[in-house]
Amino acid sequence: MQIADHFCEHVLLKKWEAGDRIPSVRETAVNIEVNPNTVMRTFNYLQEQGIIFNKRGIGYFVADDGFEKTKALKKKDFITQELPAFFKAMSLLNLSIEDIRQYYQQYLDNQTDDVP
Amino acid sequence: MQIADHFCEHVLLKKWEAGDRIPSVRETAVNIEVNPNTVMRTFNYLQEQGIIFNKRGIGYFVADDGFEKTKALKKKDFITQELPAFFKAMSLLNLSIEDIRQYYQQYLDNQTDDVP
DNA sequence: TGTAGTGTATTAGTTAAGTAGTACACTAAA
DNA sequence: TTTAGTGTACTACTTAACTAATACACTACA
Repeated sequence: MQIADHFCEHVLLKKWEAGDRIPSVRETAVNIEVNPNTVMRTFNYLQEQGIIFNKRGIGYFVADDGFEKTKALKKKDFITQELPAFFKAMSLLNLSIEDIRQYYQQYLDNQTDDVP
Repeated sequence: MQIADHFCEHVLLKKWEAGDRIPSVRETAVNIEVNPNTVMRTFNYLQEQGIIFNKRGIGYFVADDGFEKTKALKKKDFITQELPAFFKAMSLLNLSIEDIRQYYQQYLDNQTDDVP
């Protein structure tokens, strides 16, 4: 799932676009220092989600609607999983949306600093 | 860690206050259907964090400053771990703080519905 | 046609986490 | 003193996930 997240991020950031060939199973396995079998499982998952597709003997490619599929998948997860947990933590710590806004501003400031 | 979270939640919601005796290792193990060894590891962690303390042969108790310790621990984790990941997800999905505010309002509305 | 790079599949080994069972020392209370 | 409930410690077993190694089928291209 962490590997899948990393790939989804590439798609959402448009580092990979529709039709692009993504690194092979073996290549990815070496890059992220993980077993090819593990990569295969990730690719299968992404293929089931319709984000990538496969040409046997050639490689995996980003689907035409890969961006939309990825965004929909991530948004669903964000709304149903992350948000409720986040709001619960906020409530336990007595933090308001206004507090979050301030943290967010700091976060944005730091991001721009890092990219000179 | 999930077990520890559950206990921290009890402390933060004031279901357990300073000096209260918390359920025993064996009792907790039965309740959450887990092995006593696993509970022990959790209790050790919470004791290291100064949230609970131990009287041999009697049980575990919430420390005097257990509430503050728990809040500090959770807040640190929230700021350093959860927030950055949350903001990153927001950015990938093109969500603004204003969007989050609206989701939060919906969340609050649902919460009050559940407690009639 | 041959070769190198692809996906795919299988089997065996490793590791971390949890389970299961038991035993022992301490404490409070009958 | 006895007993029941507590924390603590230890060893063996199970399981899920991943690793390791290998083999095979497919495709493009020189």
